Amino acid sequence: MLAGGEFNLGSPKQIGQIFFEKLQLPVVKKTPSGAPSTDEEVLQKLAEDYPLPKILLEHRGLSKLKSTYTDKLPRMVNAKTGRVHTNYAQAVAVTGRLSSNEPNLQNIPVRTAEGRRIREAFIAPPGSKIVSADYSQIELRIMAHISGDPSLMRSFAEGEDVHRATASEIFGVTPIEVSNDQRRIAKVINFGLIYGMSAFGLASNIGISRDAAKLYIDRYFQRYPGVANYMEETRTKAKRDGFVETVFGRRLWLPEINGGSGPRRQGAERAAINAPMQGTAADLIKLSMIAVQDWLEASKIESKMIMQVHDELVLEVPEAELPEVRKRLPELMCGVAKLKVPLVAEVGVGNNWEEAH
DNA sequence: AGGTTAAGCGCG
DNA sequence: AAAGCGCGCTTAACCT
Repeated sequence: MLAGGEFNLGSPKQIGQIFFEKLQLPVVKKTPSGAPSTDEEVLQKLAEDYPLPKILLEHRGLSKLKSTYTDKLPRMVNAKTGRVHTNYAQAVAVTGRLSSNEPNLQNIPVRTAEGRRIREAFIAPPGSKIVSADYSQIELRIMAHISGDPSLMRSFAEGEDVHRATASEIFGVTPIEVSNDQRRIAKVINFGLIYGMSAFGLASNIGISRDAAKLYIDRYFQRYPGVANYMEETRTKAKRDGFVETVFGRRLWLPEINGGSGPRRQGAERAAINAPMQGTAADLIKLSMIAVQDWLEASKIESKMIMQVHDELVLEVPEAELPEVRKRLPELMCGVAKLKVPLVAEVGVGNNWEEAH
């Protein structure tokens, strides 16, 4: 119930009316349906010139945490077990990932300090710890494997900081000379490549001109010609065959790659570039889950595999079994396939999921 | 009353 | 015309 003078902060339409009609704030961008957007990016921009957007952003962040996690998760605790039990869907995500629902435990907050307090609520019983093991840079490693690019393969073979190495190549400085800004830009480029990002996308993401963004991308492809080749070959193959596939042969069909409108086709091209990497990562962690479960059962220890979050496995481990699990878990994860670059898994231990991360 | 869509945002 | 992949969940608005 809203009292007089209050308004509903959760409604984009009402925000739009107040911000853009009453207060006459500039419309930064529009939603697909043509309404003025009030999303986070827009509010960040408006916050440079007006006080209200910042307050709204804080409210949005906190109400998201409350409505989705703090209010909901306690209600979903199973009375018999005293735990929350998610469901994993095995045939939903087109790339071969699992998805998680009721509740979704694959989007528990981690990026903000307030959000991490929710992660702290995931605890082990007395005498046990939470153990988390996640693949390091898995999709970039797969890109190195599929493309066979010499520089990228060397980065991983040498155990380098891959974003720093990329910055060093793009900006023509030695790795130790790479600035924080240069590394940040290189990281955006590395991730952007996995998603098929264009010069336009890179420019708007890091706040530079399209021409400057194009120069960075050109420079990247100059230094990593194998990656440029992969991008082109993947587009060609997708158009010729109508599908792309993971390293293990699971296919993603792309009916719109040759037909449809320009935007749909371009969307299909980005999906074609991303799917072999995202999908191969999904294949690898599925192999890991099988290997880990087989090991747990064969070795007759009490540790249990309790969650999967795309590139991460979470186990509940009695303290006595910690040394063994710490050692064996990453070995199993890294040993499920021999790619052209090493696989690396990082292990953490804690009293709760946040500590283990 | 109940279902669907749009917008937004949490994660990898 | 759009511009970065893949998901699930919440709220408000809209529809039957």
